[in-house]
Amino acid sequence: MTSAGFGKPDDKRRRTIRDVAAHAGVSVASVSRVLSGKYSVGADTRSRVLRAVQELDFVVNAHARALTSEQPGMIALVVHAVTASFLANVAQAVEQQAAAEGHLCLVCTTQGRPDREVAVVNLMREQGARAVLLVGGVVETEDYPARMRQVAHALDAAGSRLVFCGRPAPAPDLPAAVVTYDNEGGAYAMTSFLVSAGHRSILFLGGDEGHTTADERIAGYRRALNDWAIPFDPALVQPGPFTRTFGYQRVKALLGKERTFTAVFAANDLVAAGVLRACREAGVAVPDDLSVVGYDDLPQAADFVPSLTTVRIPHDELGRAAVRAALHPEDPVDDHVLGTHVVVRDSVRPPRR
Amino acid sequence: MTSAGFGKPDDKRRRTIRDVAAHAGVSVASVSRVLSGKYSVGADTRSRVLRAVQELDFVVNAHARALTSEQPGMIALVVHAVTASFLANVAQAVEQQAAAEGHLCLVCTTQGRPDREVAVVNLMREQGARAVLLVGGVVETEDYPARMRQVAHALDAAGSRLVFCGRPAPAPDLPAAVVTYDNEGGAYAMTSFLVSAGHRSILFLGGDEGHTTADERIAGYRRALNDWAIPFDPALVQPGPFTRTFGYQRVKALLGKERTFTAVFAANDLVAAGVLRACREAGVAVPDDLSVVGYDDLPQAADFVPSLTTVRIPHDELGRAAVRAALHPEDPVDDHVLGTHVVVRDSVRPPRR
DNA sequence: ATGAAAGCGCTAACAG
DNA sequence: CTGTTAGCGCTTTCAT
Repeated sequence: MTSAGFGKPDDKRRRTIRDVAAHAGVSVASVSRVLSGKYSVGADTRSRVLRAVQELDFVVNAHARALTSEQPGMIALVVHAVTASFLANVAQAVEQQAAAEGHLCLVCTTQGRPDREVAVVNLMREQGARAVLLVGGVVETEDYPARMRQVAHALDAAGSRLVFCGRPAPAPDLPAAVVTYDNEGGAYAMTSFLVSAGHRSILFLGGDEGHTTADERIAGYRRALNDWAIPFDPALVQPGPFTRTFGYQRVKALLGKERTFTAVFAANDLVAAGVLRACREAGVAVPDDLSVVGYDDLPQAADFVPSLTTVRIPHDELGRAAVRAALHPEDPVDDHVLGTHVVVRDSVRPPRR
Repeated sequence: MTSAGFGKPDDKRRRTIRDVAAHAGVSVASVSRVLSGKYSVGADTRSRVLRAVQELDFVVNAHARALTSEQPGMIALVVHAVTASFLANVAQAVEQQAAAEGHLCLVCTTQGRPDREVAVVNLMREQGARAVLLVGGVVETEDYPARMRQVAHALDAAGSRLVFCGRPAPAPDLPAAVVTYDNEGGAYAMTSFLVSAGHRSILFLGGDEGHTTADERIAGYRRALNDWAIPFDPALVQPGPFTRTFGYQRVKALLGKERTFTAVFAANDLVAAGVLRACREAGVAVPDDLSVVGYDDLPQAADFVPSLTTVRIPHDELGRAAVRAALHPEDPVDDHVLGTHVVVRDSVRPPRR
């Protein structure tokens, strides 16, 4: 390997504002003023400082700066995993909006371990993060609300903003903002869509039990059923991980027996991908023999075979809105729960009679 | 207690180590010692400090700490976009490894704008990042090597490590580490695989011109052709963006005319997805009428129809190795260029004769 | 317009 | 083992 260049005879000590001042023949105060740009400085002094900065290739020490002045601070993004397409999309939007507003973006992953979430939040307190965004649904364990209450107050006491993004507030009156999208409404719309296509027996598949996102989607599904006067069959809701594997295995098993449902509402597109594959292997034609829909509208959903009818979530808007809510708490907002809508493709057809 | 005059319950000022010391009735040094854990402290003192920390819900100021002691520092990850599946996977691995070694992970995106790359690196210098990882290929513009040389030296002077990850070093003897995977070898193996299946006319599709990754893959393709004594036809290499859309549109156009090739080697799986869709729409059966392969082995590649034969890149190993190279420069490493291999699925068949 | 100097919150000698 | 104190690099009064 090329460790060759590392041992430069150069003094590794970072240059300080003092070095610059000496080099330019001015005081440290002047250098600071030039660098911050918000004070009037003589033209001569300014140019000498600038030249010295150039020649010494100086950059300020962000830590020292943070210690004295009110700093921009970073935006911390806490997600389950960056590899989850939905989260990556939100992260992308957050990152862009944060950059646009002059903030750095720290991404932390929890791997779904709840304890990591509070550990990460404490880390952010240490860093003096300007805001912490908790993105994506969670499994609401018993102690979750209490833990969040504590976290919210700790952050608030440190002058940081907490934002729940794509996740409901665990309790009312928390010092935190909430920016979500209409999970329940999207599921309602999708279920209605299936019903109007003639389906009466719809399997809802996937979504961890107690997971906020899953719960909301199931709630929408049930409300639609209710509104259409279709009796709810508990056996038709089969919770499970939000994974391709779960969708595949569960449907594979179900396809073995006598099948009662004519459509599958997968909890998300990943689950739907598994369902489609299971159908293909079992020789069940989609949508002719079985209709399948998903939720999220991942980029690849359009490429599924058949292309997937699913619910679109406005990732970009979500990410941007979350950053704005974090940075401009006082701003009036049009809507804190963003709309979702059904994207119709080729995976639904009226059931065979 | 502190701030007698300002006893407001909602005093937003962050608590300091001094508050803790006062509350515990010990000196600030003792508090610092207990917190850092690396000094011997009396049991009584320790417990009093710990209790005070609890009661005050205190967390240290990471900036102040960074100013005095040799700190862990963060690992900065610079990528084109987090939404690119390959980059997200590497980011995931980096994040995990960094966390395991006690480092925070900052993710910055460049949106492919080269100027953003150097801006971001300067930001990292200000933050005193422990390491900066430049992940993924780039289009090597004319001034790219010079810019990287400057960046590398600036980072080196600040005591940070620069790591090129999944990208070759722009010049030799740079104070930076390189951790890559065998792009050329993977393409060679894949091309050989197609040739042994009987293909003699293979279209290489996609990959921006001048992009390091694309160049390496094309090099492997050409070397294989050469080794099999198959004349190289320049018309059979069609560069373009690494996108689904490009694969789709280009193949759509090509399928209109008389077709000479019997197989398509897509520059990556995204391009392959576009190719498959174009084929489906044009009624060209894959793999019966045309073989299609990709590169990357995205999670969804197994779900393509037909499932895609592609080249697997060891994302996880790549991310972990990059972090290790950054954090332990002196460690001996088995290999700085990780192996790739062909994953055989259902999208290749001997050409019709 | 510029310089001197007092901290920001913390750690690390250095005494005791 | 514990307390005192001198900075880390920078910003910001306060003088000049």
